Amino acid sequence: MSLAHAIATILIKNPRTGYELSKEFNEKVSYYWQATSQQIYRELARMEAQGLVEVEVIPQGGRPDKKVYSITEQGRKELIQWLAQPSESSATREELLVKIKAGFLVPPAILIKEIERHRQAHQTKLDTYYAIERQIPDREHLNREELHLYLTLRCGIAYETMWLNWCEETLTTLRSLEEEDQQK
Amino acid sequence: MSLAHAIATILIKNPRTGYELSKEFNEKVSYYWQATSQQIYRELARMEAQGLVEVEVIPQGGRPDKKVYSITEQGRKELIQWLAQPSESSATREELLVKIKAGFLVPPAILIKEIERHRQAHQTKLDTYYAIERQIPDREHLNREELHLYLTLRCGIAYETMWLNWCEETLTTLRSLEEEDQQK
DNA sequence: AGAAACATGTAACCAGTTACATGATTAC
DNA sequence: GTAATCATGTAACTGGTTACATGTTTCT
Repeated sequence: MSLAHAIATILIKNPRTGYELSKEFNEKVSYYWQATSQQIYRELARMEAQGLVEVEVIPQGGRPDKKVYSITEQGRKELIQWLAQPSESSATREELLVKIKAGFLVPPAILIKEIERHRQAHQTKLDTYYAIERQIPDREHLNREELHLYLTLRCGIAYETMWLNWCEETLTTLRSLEEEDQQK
Repeated sequence: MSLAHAIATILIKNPRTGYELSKEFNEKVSYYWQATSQQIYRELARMEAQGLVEVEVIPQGGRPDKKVYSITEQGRKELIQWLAQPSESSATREELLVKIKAGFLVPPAILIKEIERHRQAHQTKLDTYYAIERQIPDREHLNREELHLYLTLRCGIAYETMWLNWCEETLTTLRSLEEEDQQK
């Protein structure tokens, strides 16, 4: 259900094509949600069938017709109603941690390499998020919409920072383990 | 694929029934992976078909037969081989953040209530994790298996702490927003 | 007496992933 | 000329969720 709501949070500001939504997901939503264009096209078709969005078809020479979706009054009401309902934390599933748990079966070096790769990936994401944060002109005087977007960015920053710290801590532990092994 | 590996990390230590695996998931794996018993039963059947696990059927009076699964040599090799292969960070999908983003459509009080609920849930989880940590006798001298389990617990602690901090930060922002609204 | 724990399974459904298909325009 | 961007879609598959089904033993 949440994919539909994530789409609605974008459409409520501006009409968009599936293709544009897909790009906007990658840019502004990816800290906490991601969807492939295929998922988005499918979801938009469903939402249209339910009367949550409506579509304007714009013919284009050569290319497939543009289908510009906008939210309906019903879609808007549904979104606002959903906001007031309690929701659970999403389930996390981290492949890396499955490897950590089983990691005692192999020499520490194997995990160390893998964790270093992850640390690098988290560092890169964090750098990107900080760059976005720096581009916000006057952080003390955002309008409500901008402020809410900023709160999600802060969560992305917190999330990547946590991973970086955990990677550092874990690398330290595994490296000292490696040294002990070599002394024997 | 990862569910099979998560199951394998348990079976590699001790044979287990699907039912027991399900309980152990809730107790020791839930910081980073969760699975319903239905998923586990289905996955075990698949793994057996692939020769990764084997099963001993123990008849019980009245109740359904116990099916005790253990890992095969092939399953063990597959797990160790998988450990050395790079894997991506799992995708996160947080419903709460979808609500935060759309939250400018409703009065701050609605989100504040929801975030307080989440803060409470994260606090409870964190308390549980700290309690587990305190029960570890000699943290400086764990064997490798125990150490690796502990590293995953540390990740659970870091994750819940991050959420707590973000909830606090966000509540502060939204509350001052609420005060401004009331002054007008 | 009733709830919780024990123990497994089928079936339907929903959501996410991957592969394939088409074909024009624009930038290097 | 080649890659990237624009623009949408079908189809198959995999993994996660939920409902239903069965029936005993143990604890409160």
